[in-house]
Amino acid sequence: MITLTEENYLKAILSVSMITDDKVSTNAIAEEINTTPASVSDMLKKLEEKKLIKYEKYKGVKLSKKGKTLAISIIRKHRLWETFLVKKLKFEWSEVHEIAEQLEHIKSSELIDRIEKYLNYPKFDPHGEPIPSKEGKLPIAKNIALINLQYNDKAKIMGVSLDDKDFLDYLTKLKIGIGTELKVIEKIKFDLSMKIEYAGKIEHLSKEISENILVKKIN
Amino acid sequence: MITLTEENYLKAILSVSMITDDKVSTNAIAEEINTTPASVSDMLKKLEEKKLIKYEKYKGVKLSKKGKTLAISIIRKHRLWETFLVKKLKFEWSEVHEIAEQLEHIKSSELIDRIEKYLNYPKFDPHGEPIPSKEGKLPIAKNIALINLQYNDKAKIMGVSLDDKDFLDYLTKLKIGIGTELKVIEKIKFDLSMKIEYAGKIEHLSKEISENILVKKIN
DNA sequence: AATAAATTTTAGACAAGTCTAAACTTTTTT
DNA sequence: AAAAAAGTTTAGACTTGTCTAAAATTTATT
Repeated sequence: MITLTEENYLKAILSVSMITDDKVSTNAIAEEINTTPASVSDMLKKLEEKKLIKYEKYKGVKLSKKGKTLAISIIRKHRLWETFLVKKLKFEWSEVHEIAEQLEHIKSSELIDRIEKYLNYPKFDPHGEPIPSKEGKLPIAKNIALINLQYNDKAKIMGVSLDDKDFLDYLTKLKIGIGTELKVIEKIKFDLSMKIEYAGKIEHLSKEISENILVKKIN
Repeated sequence: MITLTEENYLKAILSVSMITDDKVSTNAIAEEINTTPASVSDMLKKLEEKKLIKYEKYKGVKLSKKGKTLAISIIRKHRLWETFLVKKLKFEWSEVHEIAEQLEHIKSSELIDRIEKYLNYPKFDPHGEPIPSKEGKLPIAKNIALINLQYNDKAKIMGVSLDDKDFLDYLTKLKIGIGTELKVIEKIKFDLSMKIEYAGKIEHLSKEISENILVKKIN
């Protein structure tokens, strides 16, 4: 039996390892789930015993095959539930994260497969993130962060990499969403902020914003 | 903050008090949720501190107003989720209980209100049990248990009072469901079993079955 | 290469929820 | 009304997950 807390740790480890693409540090996990490094150390021992991770003291941690499969299945549930909430229950994309955080722990693969069917097998969630298949394949979105674009680059917004209410509310306020096409008209080296033009207007985005917007270059 | 376990206790207390209609005993609660009387005693102290119940040692327990409201809101969630699973996701009525036991603890009144709207404000769940309103009114079904009918009585099945997979599977096998009309053709005093006629056939039902089928008399 | 700084782990404590065994109340039986 | 039975609570222990403070290890700096 795997507990809710253990599931959240697996998800956090997967999430951090997506960025670093390597072994994950205790501190990074602690930060991801807002707890202390000491608590993380304790939990890593338990996950190691359950063969869900590969862990060497002081050396960092990686998901085992079993752990990765599990973590991806939780991501799958999270993204399918978010899609359900937005598509069927008409929630705003900024409202669904918290609820999906709870729903992702419901134990029934039959249920989530039926939700998937009910939604007609969506490939992406409302934030543009890919939905893992039943078989556990997590498609890598080859989109890049907006912050990486150069002066005069044109791009189309494909998604966001941060599922935070304040962030999404701000994007909504700026009328920036999936599909929005934009052009970089200025990059400020000093604070890594940038000006973009879209829908006939110009906005100035901070580093914190632009590094969490995923785009695909267009011509 | 109320925990998942506390919610289950409140639900159990409400459930038992519906039958006895009075103060509930420690033993009865323990039986309802398959735990020991000692554990129940411990928990009752905590619920009393949180003002969710009225509890006097050795004298039994009643829900407080706050506790009852909460318990009913959990029943509401349970029944709406069951309805959703059957109506929208096409589960069988015998499959949904376990999943709804988990879904009923999802914390978001906005979510459950939207599910209710999405289902078009149903009044009864797939087992025929009434769905409490948002305001916390739990309609009392004035149906009676089949076991109470007399020889020659005619009735229509309105629901069941036991949400158990084996029980529901058996009813399904007998093709007994909500809406089925029947007539009592024999009552056996010795074991409280009865024979009924319905859909052109005759079946012999044990006490355990007939006391959990809810009916309304017809002519 | 030695020291300082950062990171990670351990030790010990705490809260929630559970259990068994023993003690205590209440109810039933004789 | 005393004794027995049934029901309930307490005491003490255990598990899970958390924390702070201290110790240990690794990494960075001089």
